Amino acid sequence: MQCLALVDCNSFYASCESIFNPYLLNKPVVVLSNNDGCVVARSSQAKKVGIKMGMPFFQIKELVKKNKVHVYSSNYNLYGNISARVMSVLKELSDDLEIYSIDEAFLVLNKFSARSFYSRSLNIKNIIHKWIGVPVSIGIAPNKTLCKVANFLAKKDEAGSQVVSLMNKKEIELALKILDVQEIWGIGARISDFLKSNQLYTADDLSKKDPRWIRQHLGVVGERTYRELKGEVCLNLNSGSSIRNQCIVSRSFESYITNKDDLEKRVVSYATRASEKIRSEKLQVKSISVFIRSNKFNKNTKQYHCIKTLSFINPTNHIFDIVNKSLEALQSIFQEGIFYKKAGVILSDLYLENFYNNDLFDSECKIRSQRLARLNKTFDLINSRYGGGSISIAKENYERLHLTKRTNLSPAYTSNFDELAIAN
DNA sequence: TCTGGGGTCCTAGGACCC
DNA sequence: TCTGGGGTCCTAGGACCC
Repeated sequence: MQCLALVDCNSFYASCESIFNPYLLNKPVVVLSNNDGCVVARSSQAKKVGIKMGMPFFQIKELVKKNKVHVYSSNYNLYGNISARVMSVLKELSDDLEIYSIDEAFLVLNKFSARSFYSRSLNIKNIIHKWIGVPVSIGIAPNKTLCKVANFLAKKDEAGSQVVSLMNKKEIELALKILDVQEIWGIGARISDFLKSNQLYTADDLSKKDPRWIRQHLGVVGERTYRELKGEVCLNLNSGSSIRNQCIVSRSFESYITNKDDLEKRVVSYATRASEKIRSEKLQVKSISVFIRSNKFNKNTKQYHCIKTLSFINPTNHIFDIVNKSLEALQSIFQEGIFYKKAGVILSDLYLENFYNNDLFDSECKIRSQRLARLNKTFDLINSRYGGGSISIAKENYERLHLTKRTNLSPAYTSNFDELAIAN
């Protein structure tokens, strides 16, 4: 039987903030999303005072004040850096791994007896804490879904080791009995409501249901979850190297935009950033979507949400191609009289560079492409050496992504020489 | 006054083909 | 007058995840 371990960093963003500011340890800490909009991470002390995930910041201001909660704007540069450190250590300590998200990885633990899975995981947990300063929880099980169950239980075990193993039938059965259906990985709000309306309250209830009923009401995705709860392996480990399917750059605006010119600046900025991202991964795009939308929370204004997709004949990653196509898409969906609150650029249908041949009927194509590639390279080089936005497309007017509100941003401890932490 | 951003996978339905 | 059935491919939208 295969043995997987899911390593999940506890309150990751909040933990990252405390690494360089140990004063925050054991204090209530929250980290906010872009524009300081809502809560995206909470230390366990912040959870205890009643702050929920995803709550808008303006709704918890009282709680924050009353409980002296430390509030941080998100510092993605820092979190990305710490994540890379954690993942590189995990890579050394496992036989294989899948980096599942910024703060989670599935590890393959072979070559050891069942009894040693637990002690090996405990060792991993201690090393990550000692070397990097991030506390983690580990769930051990024969497949991904059960690893998630084990990890859920490990997270609850705050006073204990925070390592839980579900490698035998009895352990699994016990765990499923106490797990609410809505805590199952892959079961969201909609489906859990549906399950409860059918008198299925725990993972154990679900796992005892007729498979045909599951297939009919929950589809193939639900069936996989169901089978994994019963111990089968349906979800394979994805240990990397495969290219991503899409690249999104989108932002909510700090205030409403009604003017087309202002909206164009934003779209140019997002398209620029998206093109930089795919170039850095040596990818090219064939299909571009632009979406714009009004504020979905404000029912008093006219609601509008529209997305337009356009394609290139041949894939490209040149900034001008991507920016111009995005503007063309925006042009076709822009409507006057809307209070726009968010826009985004989505690049899909991605290929590795040089996957496509040049256009047979366009003899200039290759020369143009090579010229533009040099231009893009220079563009990227200038921005990487002198900072993002040092050079940008004139239309953008150097708006970039800088207009987001980040009132309580911590220093760039790991990426700016002038902001290194100082030990006194 | 103030409500994130970036992903994945699946399905239904339309367009088109023979 | 009477107009089928079986495919494929693509896209938009839904549900979920962190």
